[in-house]
Amino acid sequence: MSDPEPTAAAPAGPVGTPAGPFRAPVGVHDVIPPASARWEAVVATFADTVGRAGYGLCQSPMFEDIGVFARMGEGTDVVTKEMYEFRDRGDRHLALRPEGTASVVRAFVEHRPTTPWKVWYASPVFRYEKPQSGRYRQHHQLGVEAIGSADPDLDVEVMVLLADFYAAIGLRQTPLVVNTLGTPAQRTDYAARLSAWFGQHLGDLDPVDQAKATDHPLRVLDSKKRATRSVVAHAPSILDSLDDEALAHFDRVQAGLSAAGVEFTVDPRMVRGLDYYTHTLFEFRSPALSEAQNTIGGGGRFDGLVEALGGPATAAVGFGTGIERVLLACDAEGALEVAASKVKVFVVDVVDGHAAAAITIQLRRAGIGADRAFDGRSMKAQMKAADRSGADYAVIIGAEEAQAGTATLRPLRSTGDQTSVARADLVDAVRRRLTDA
RNA sequence: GUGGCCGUAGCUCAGUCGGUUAGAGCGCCAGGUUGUGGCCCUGGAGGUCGGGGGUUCGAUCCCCCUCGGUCACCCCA
Repeated sequence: MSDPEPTAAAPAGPVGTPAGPFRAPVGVHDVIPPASARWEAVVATFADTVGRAGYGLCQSPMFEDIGVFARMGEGTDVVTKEMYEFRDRGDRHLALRPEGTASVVRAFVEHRPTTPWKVWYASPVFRYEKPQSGRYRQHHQLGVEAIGSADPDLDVEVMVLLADFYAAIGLRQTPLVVNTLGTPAQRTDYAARLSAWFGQHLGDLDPVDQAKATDHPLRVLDSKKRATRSVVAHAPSILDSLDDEALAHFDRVQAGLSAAGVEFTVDPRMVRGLDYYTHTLFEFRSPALSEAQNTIGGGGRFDGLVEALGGPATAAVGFGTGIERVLLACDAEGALEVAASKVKVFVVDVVDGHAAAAITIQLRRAGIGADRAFDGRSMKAQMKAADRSGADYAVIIGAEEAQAGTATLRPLRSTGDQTSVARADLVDAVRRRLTDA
């Protein structure tokens, strides 16, 4: 920690003092206008979609005791390899949330609300991994968790909500893949059978998968290696390890999706990286994205997690969907066009700026988006700014208007003529024109 | 963490087989039009050619390292 050798791009300066301007750390990014307008729309649409289903906001902290996340499972890479962990000044061992569910479950255990507890979140998620397109060290997830019910209808509810959300923002292609892992015992049984089976075909697996075949046999199932895939195609199915009850749960889920008009495919080889899943498991993908990161949302049941975090045995189901990937999918599909600005009126004041100040305040208080120029710029510059602002109208105050107590109202997006209105009637005149259009 | 490719203006990119003051388009600012944006014309600002070291009389160009970006693997949203 006291190594005086600076290895970064600033050998001349002290450690941690870059020579040039600061840049965002590796793998993170700024969301700024105009692109941030779509971000707002995504979050607002999500809140509306799940809010109508009775889900309330759960705003839990971005960091927790590291144990909260460690309980998600030893075989979970986001916990074992990718966690942003640190010690605070009180020597508490903490970690930035690597996913959304654990924090919500911790909050459930801490507050013990009545069930079913249905909540949603919008939160940054941190994973220390090498960034690439659609994969960041800080990304953002929208999600819901419904805690306290084992009813398969609830599995259906969350899946339909996610499908409806994607539709609401304009995505057309979001194929849904579902699978089941049964109970933890059935899952363990299946893993053992799978491991034994891979053992008999070890030589046919890709070398990188041979090591995983005994430790994490489920993980081999979604290998991208060609050799492994041809082996996996004939591997035993999870469905043969399930009892009647688990099969009935899965059947009810499929029937519910069909009844809701949500198309899906069953893939008995689909697994996900989080170890806590039981029974229903699902993924929404975007065929518009490259295969390496085409999952835009996923989730499932986690009936054992509440207990693992110190609560009573409690069934639960939920999902998370990545805002960045959803927006990439929207880009690819040309979906989600939103207005870059809420400004409807731009006030041009070439006298002294007092009228601009008064009129913008008056318009905003009347609920009308209004902006103005600063620094006493020329009329040409202010008109140019008015055009760029995206406003529909310019209100112009020059010497004549100031003298006469009027304002010139000039349309910027249509061919109509500009008109003169009394200052006292300005807000009404603007409102009338905006509602007529 | 491993590997491939790429770093020239705010953005998108030319360029130099190593040679004087590094260019274009878009964007920005100003003027043409001292009361009018979007089109047009003119001018202007803006660059440690990612950073450091090396080779050379001379490096934006060649070599090494490094940082960053990007793509793939691993894994995942």
